[in-house]
Amino acid sequence: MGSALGLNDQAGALMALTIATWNINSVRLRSGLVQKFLKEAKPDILCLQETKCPDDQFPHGDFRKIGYGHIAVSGQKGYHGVAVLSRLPFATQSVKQFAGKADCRHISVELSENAGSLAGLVVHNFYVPAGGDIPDPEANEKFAHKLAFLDEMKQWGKKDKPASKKAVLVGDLNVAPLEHDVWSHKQMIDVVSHTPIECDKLNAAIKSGKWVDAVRTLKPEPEKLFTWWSYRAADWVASNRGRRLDHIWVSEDLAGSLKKTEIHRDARGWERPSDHVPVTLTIA
DNA sequence: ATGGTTGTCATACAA
Repeated sequence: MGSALGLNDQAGALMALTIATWNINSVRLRSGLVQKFLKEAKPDILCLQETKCPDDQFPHGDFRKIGYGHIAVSGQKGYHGVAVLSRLPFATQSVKQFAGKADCRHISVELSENAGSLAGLVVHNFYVPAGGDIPDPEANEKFAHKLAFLDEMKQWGKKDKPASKKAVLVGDLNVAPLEHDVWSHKQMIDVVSHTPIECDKLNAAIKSGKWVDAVRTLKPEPEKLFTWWSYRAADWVASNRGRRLDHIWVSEDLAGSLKKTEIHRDARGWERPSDHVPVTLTIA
């Protein structure tokens, strides 16, 4: 056997798919860590955010040489940037603008016919604006931009119905929507990423798009789940003041196929780490 | 209440 695609039947139909999301905070600086993760976790698809890399400088070869031959990128100089690395071919790819800015914060791919039972699956990769420090849209235009972006995600879910077919939405959504998505609900209530208005808007986007929060379905509250720990902590392990900012949602028709999710916490302790860790979901 | 770190690109700015 030795299939590169994980669990396959004899006809080659895809029986299982593992998808991962990771805010890498510079793909060029951390290409080595991406390769380490790909070799260890072996996802079929990895969605990256904050690549901080113009498309003509993206290190395609680093990932092609270890089996990720299908790569879709939408990057810009210095800031933002998203990418999809895949062992499976794409039929199409596209990018969408949100909240009236040309920021590279979204890319989607559709799997080709070779993907067996998951042929046609659409993967949306998002990088929602962080929103600055002050949780007031009047005083802080970055927060206003974040709220507008979340509102537009809701409208998109309602109007374009991206989850009306087999689809997965992943990314750094920069909101920890549930009480147990932060180390202290009480101490985080006025901190950007966990304010009620952001949580409400993210939940409205899930609802209007008929998405299912796959990670929380498999690991329900009150278990605390974090995917990000600040660089500013003197000791991130000891303080453990994390937040769940990185998410994987699936369309309703995939909700019965959720098999396993993992938050790769160890990656936060790797050398020169990103402040986010990878999250994986397996559907079968 | 404050400052704490990191990456990019060159000096502050975003996170």
